[in-house]
Amino acid sequence: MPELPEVETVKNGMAAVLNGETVAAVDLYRPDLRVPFPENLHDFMKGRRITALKRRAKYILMVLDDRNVFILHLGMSGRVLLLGAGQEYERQKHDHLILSTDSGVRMVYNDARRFGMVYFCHEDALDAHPAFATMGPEPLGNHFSGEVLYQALKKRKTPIKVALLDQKLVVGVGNIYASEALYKARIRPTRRADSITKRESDTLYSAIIAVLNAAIAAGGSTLRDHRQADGSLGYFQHNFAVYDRGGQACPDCDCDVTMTSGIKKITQGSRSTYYCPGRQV
DNA sequence: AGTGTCGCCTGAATGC
DNA sequence: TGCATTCAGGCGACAC
Repeated sequence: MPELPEVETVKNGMAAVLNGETVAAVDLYRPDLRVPFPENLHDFMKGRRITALKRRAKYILMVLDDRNVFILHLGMSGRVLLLGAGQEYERQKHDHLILSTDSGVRMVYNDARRFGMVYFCHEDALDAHPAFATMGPEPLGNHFSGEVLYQALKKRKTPIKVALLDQKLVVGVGNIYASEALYKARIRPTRRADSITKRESDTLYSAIIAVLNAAIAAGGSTLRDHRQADGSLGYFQHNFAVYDRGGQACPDCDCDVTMTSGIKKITQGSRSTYYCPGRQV
């Protein structure tokens, strides 16, 4: 479900409430999500102070004062609910993990499809962890650029849209923002990755940065709204240009939809892709 | 090594 | 109303 901007938003919401808190308990309500929960999670975490919340790719990292890290991936349907001290709460269906702190704050992890993952490892071992070892660069970090993208795409024969979803190439971009970035860069998603020119790579790089940053900004405002509501940090509504808008007019076209059929939906690598045939070549 | 397919799991939306 | 089918934003295992 969530891509980089949603994960960033959830992480920021968790940081605002959990930073500096001391873990009182970690309660599990089933043995596993997609993979088994780490063994003795409660014993490892109880009494430890939370010193930082970070994000790497689509993973949330909760760093403890002994430098062990509670690692959470939201999968497709993962949601985080934050409850203030003394707040009434009845456990809901698909609530699988509840972390509570000494001051009475609780973090509820709910995941209907259980595609999420929880890992636990020392900060020094993070880079070697199987989930992180083969990861590509952060799109918003210093190790990603038009040139880096260009060099990576040169070696790929898959459609550019499929290549963007590969976390070895660049992390954090999922099915929605791949379509959105290609639309913004005016590149047709069916183009072979190795046909993308340096110039197009530069444009696509800028488009990726722009759509991710815009979504993070939208998530930030959603976060403030949610804080006042029920503390639920999950997906947020964002205005997409093409995603899930098959048959509609794209925002930058003035063409007649009855003639052009509007935004087109196709399937690539068994995932849905949306694009505007008029603007993306 | 790069590429394509499958499956994990539940719920919402759709079709009959 | 009930039942079957399809689809969903991620990721890793697997075969070629």
